[in-house]
Amino acid sequence: MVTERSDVTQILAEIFREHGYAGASLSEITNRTGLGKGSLYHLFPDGKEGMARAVLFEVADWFEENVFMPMRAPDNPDGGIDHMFTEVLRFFDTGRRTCLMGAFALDDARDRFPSEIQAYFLDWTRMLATALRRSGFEKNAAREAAEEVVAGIQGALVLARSLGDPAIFVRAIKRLRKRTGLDQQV
Amino acid sequence: MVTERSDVTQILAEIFREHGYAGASLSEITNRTGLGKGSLYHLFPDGKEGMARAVLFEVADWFEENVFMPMRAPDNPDGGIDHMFTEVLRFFDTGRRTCLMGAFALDDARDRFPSEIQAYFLDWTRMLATALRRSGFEKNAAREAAEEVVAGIQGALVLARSLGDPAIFVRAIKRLRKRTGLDQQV
DNA sequence: CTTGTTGTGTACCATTTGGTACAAATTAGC
DNA sequence: GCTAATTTGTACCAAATGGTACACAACAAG
Repeated sequence: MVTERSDVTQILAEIFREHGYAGASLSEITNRTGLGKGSLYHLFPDGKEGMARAVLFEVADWFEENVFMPMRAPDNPDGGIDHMFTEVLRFFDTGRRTCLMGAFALDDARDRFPSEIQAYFLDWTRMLATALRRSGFEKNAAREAAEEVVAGIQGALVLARSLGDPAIFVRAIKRLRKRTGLDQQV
Repeated sequence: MVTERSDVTQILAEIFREHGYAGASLSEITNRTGLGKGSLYHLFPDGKEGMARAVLFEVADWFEENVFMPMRAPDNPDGGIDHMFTEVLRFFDTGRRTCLMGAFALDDARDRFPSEIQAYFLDWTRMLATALRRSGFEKNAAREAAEEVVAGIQGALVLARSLGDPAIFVRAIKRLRKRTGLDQQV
């Protein structure tokens, strides 16, 4: 059996990504996890909302560890930014996977987890902006470029999913990576 | 009373935008439209799916008329592109409104209306790409720029909604408008 | 082996879901 | 003003929703 909370969270993330919050039914959750309601409500006493919250937390945690932390290294900011693109590409399965935060942002879940969603995007843009500054960007240019990159990633995920063409995401990453290069910073 | 199908479709669009497909309940639909189920199922014999389909069709139609058609004008392609940005800014209520197609793409609805969603984004990128070509862009550069613009718009809408800051969308439009200028076409 | 705790499955719950039936109201056409 | 068609509200439906109760299993500690 699954039994481990982190394993369950992984599956839950996948389900929420596919169906959004409202569309993720408990019946599908019990099916895909193989867990009865008893175990499920033992692991997540707050029910569906608790499950979603756990998933959101896990995603935020993953980004903190794998993207933000490396980006904070005061020396070698370019390395941190490059690393971000690599990890993001991997995280979204080269464009095959959708963004949970983005899905929730356009869904019922927005009203349920506004602060979590906001924090995710705020952290991301801020981290990237400061890294860009340290990499030589002027203050406003850094802020704007960070916004462009994060939005570009989200949009490319939407487009890739809509057209069923992950290559769109790969192209976007390449483009945005170039965008953060020092040649266009002004 | 409302009675007019187009009025109802307008309200339905708003509801689907706010809650996604799965999250839009018939009870809210009857409340917001003020129509009983009788009238609703008379107007849309296929129920909720029919309502969503009508809304999708209406959106596609709006874009066809207000964005694509002006963009097809063989002379003055720059005007068509400029016009697109203006209309898009207006359509999304300066960043306060979310994109229905994007919301559906990240939702259950994706499996229900794959061709409609695909057609929307495919039409948009293709129209824009040919306009950009006529405006002087090289073939591949035009394709790539179109992809960047459409993705950028979608991403900016996600970001603006997540952070509750419509200005993000306005900045993105300004940025992308510049991106389609002849100065960067390569 | 006993005991107490931690998990787990099943049956059940009220509520809500999307959808239907149908009679009454409204609106035509004449 | 009468009839026939179109609209509309209400009551109803089975199914599914998220959630709870609770008995039982696993398992550790003593």
